[in-house]
Amino acid sequence: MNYNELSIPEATRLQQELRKEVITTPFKGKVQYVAGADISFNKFSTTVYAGIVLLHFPSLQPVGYSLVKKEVTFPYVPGFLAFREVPALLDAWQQLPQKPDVLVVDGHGIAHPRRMGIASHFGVLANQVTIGSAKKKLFGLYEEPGPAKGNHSPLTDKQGEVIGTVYRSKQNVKPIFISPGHLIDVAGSLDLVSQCVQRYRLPEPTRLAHNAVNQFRLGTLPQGYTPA
DNA sequence: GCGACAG
DNA sequence: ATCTTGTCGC
Repeated sequence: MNYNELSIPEATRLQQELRKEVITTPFKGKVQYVAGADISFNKFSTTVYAGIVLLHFPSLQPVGYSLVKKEVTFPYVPGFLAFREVPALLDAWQQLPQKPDVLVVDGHGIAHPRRMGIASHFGVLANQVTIGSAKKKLFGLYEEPGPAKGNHSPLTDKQGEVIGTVYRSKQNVKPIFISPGHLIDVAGSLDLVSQCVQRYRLPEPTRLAHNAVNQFRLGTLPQGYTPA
């Protein structure tokens, strides 16, 4: 199905169907590889540059980059980010020679009005363990976490159900929002992402993915899969 | 009607 | 998201 032709009401219907498929149970298993996914584009352009960076875990050393270019006309509408970015990310995913145990997506998972943020949407379509890591809140209520690195507080919906974690990844920086995408729970998502934070506010997977797609857009990295 | 609003 | 210089604080 072509997302570019969908109306917002139709996209909402699809999210309501897909949310039935989301699973948030504890992730059991060893993590040997993690990956980060992100998109870059020039303002006012319909060309998007998608990328997935594969990293060894827990060393967090990059193993390779999958980069693809795609045309997208679906607009950015808060709550519907997946319809703009998932198609290109699936192309990059298909091109990845080796899949990670867990994929960290730049955006939210179930911390979404219909529990279907981009990380959950991608996870269901690719049948892959995913976690959403966002820089700003989209949905939910929370108390500001303490100022020290590692301080965190629950992100809940209006019924008090926990849908994610607001996490202070570094001292004196704005917190990040971590939520399960698919096949993992809130606690497991926080545990994995916190182990992916090194020197910067953002976890290495999405930070490196962001750098890669930017370099790709600017012509510094070639399209395709490139071993690190 | 008003405020909120991932990338 | 992207553009973009200087500036404040650890």
